[in-house]
Amino acid sequence: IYKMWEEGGYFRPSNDPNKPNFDPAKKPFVISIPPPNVTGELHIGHVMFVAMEDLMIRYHRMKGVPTLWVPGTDHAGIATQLQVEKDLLRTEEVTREELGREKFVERVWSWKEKYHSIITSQIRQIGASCDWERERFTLDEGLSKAVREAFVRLYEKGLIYRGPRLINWSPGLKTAVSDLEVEYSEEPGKLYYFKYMLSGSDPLTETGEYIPVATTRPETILADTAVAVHPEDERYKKFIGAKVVVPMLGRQIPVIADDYVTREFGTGALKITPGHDPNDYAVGQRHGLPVLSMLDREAKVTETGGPYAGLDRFACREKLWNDMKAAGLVIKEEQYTINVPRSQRGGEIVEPMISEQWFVKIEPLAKPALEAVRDGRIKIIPERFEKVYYNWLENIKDWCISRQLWWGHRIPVWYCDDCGKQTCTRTDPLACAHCGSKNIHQDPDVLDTWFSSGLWPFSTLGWPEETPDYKYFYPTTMMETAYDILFFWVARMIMDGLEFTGRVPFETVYLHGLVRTEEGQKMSKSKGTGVDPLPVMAEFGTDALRFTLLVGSTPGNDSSISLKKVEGNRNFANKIWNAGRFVISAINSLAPGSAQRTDDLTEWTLADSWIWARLETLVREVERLFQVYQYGEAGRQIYEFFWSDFADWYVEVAKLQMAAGGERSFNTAQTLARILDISLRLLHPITPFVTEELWGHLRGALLTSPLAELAKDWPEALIIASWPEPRPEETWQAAKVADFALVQDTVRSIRNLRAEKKVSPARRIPATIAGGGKTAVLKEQAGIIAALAGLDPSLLSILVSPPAKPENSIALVAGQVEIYIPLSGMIDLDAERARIGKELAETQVQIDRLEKLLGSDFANKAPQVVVQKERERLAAFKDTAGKLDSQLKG
RNA sequence: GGGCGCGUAGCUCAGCCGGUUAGAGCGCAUCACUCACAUUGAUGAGGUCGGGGGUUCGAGCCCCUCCGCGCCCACCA
Repeated sequence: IYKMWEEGGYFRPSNDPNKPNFDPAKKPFVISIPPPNVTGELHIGHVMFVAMEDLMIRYHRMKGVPTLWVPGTDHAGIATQLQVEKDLLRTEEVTREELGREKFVERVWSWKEKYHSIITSQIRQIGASCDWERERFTLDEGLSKAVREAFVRLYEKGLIYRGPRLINWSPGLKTAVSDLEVEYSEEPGKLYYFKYMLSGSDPLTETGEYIPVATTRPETILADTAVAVHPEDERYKKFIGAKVVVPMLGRQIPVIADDYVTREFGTGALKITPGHDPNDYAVGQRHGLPVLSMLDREAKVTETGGPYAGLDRFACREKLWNDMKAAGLVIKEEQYTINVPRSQRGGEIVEPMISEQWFVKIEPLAKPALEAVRDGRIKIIPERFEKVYYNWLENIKDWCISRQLWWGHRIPVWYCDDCGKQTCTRTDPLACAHCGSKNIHQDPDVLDTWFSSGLWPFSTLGWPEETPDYKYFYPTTMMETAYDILFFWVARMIMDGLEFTGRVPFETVYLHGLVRTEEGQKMSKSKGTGVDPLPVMAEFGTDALRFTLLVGSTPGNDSSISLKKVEGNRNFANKIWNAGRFVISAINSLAPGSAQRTDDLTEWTLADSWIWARLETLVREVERLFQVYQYGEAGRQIYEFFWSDFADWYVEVAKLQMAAGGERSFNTAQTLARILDISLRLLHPITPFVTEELWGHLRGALLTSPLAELAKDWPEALIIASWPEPRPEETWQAAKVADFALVQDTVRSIRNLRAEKKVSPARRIPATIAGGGKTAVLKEQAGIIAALAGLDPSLLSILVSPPAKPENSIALVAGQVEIYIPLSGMIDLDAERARIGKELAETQVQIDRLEKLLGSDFANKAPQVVVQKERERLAAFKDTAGKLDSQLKG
């Protein structure tokens, strides 16, 4: 099977027009998604991705659409670096700095190989495959080229700039992280109140004038460059323009007025630290304040901090505060809940710091990206995420793209040591483009993971080259991912796609929900709450896990994985297998060379017609649901059909029909085979393994049977078989379905009675059935009714209406028929009267309800189809009520 | 502070963007291993769809409001 996929260009674009997957005349289905990340840690959430995409791919594949599933990795990811650093530290006690870039990168590649083998085996087990050889080629050469091209283009358009900006600094990782990578958590903290003394005032005297200020991060006092008050604040108005003294440092800074200050909060006066707070930075820009930095790359105090230089940020906080206490500058401390910014990767507290970084001007990219979704060129499923998308893009800030790491695409900018200017080119420059000096050095930073990932839909297809792959497969069709990555990745791919290719990168974004643990927790590596799918697959089977994930979820909604559910779906897989075994044994039991295939309706029994009609309805429904991405509902309907209709009812009837032998058994085996075949095709995208295996056996059995004709055109494997064609409903179908439903109702009500009266299942009982208008149908089905309801066929009489009510019988009403079961010694007249009376009352409630409904405006205003349906139901209830009434009297 | 989602049977969730008497799985109760399947079959109990109001011939679904959860974004010292 894998070989067929590969030869069919299942995963990679195939440039060979002779290969079956490459049909220039057909619009291909392309899905864009990376497999699990390179750190090799896999949890069930990853299975969700791959299973959902595999479903989509298989479905289109079976429909004859050329398909392509482009795998990628987060090859340049910070996660990779962290993982490797962790391993290095553990095994060799070497730090990033000690190793140096070159050796470090080499080491990462060696880890990457190791992880790939894990990932590959894991992906294979859930029904996919990856061509890592080509992948690696693409990553090493093709993608790097694309990233370079993208950067240079933006640079040349003036959309990339370098500047001092306040960024989120991660002291542990020693790199900038983007706003999106920062998470805030509410934690207990303190609000520190202290005195900003007016210049010349003495804190230790009564007359010392000061401005009270509150802060949550006292250590940043060392980098304060102003104190701000509201311009209208009566308390502090008089100080505006005056100078105050920075505690312990003695620097003089101005008191300024700014609307930004909230008079009601804290003391109403605000210390301004442009170097360590984004809002203060903005205030500082407005007032032309200097920017001081009191922390270095490792979050240790710089020389700005004077006597505190060299201290860790938290140690500094403590010492400074104690010193201030001693100096009489402290007012009070207050318990206060603060929002602490923490790094998404690692969890340490992030410091806002001023730093030279590279940025992308985002607005020119964001506008077209907004338009693309607004005008419907890109559709997001479920729709509500479009609002989230708009909201984010409308308020987006420039994107910090530089990272101070080794592992990643390096920023292709060289600085001239002589003239100081920048050179940014598509190939590595040997000299400065401005002065020709050969004293140039490359920027040490690498690009944010998402810079390269954003190019992914086209960079993997060969862009910027106009390769055949790119021309044929781009734009892609479907982007399938979890909703939590909408901003990180999806939005950036859209922006990049429009910017670099002028086209949307994909037409549809399908967002699945997050898979949570049984307790509803988010699966997370750092919290250790991830559920390893491999043991689950080992215990219950991959199909069971896939079915659980795909059918147990609705687009964009989270779902909890529970082993109970997986177990239930394992049972379903088992049911498929066993039903299949039955069908195959039925085929094998046919006498060789007996009869010919027939399409003559009259040769079919009611059950044959019924199951066929039900199946055709199912095919139509599944197709409709797949079109609107309702995979879960489609799966549920297939489950329902296969278990309840096919296995519980049709197979039971088929046993009787097989026993009849001759033509009947021949036709029955044929129906069993055809229903099973199509069911397996419908199920294949969801549970590929059991269906593939079983279908192979089915095909083998058919080909060596008198029914060989049936499987003559089937391909060698289900994965390349065709998808069932939905057909319009035929006129005979509704009547057959209704007739069989009557048989089912009759059987059920007898079974019900037997259970209630505790009649042994082994005991064959007599019955008289008054069939009314349906007598002919029931007579024809007498054998089935008798067998399924445990009746004695020789004591079963089916009449239009019995000449007299049978004596000593329990009377049942099932739809249009009345059933009399003589059960001597088991009849309690009072109890029977009560039972029938209760049924009659329930029926009467329905009659009253419907009469009222039909007597209201409903009859005039509702669509006539709906009204007609209600009228028919009313008639049926009246019929039932009449029968119950006469039974009560009898 | 802004936005989004959820609340349906004891539990976990469907209910496909207004149309039968609201469904499934698990769990529970009773019965049955001659049967392709005990990873099974048969039968049954169980819900005033979070509360209130409104629109409509008709509301689990649409509108308003309240209550209880959860998530995302922004980050006022």
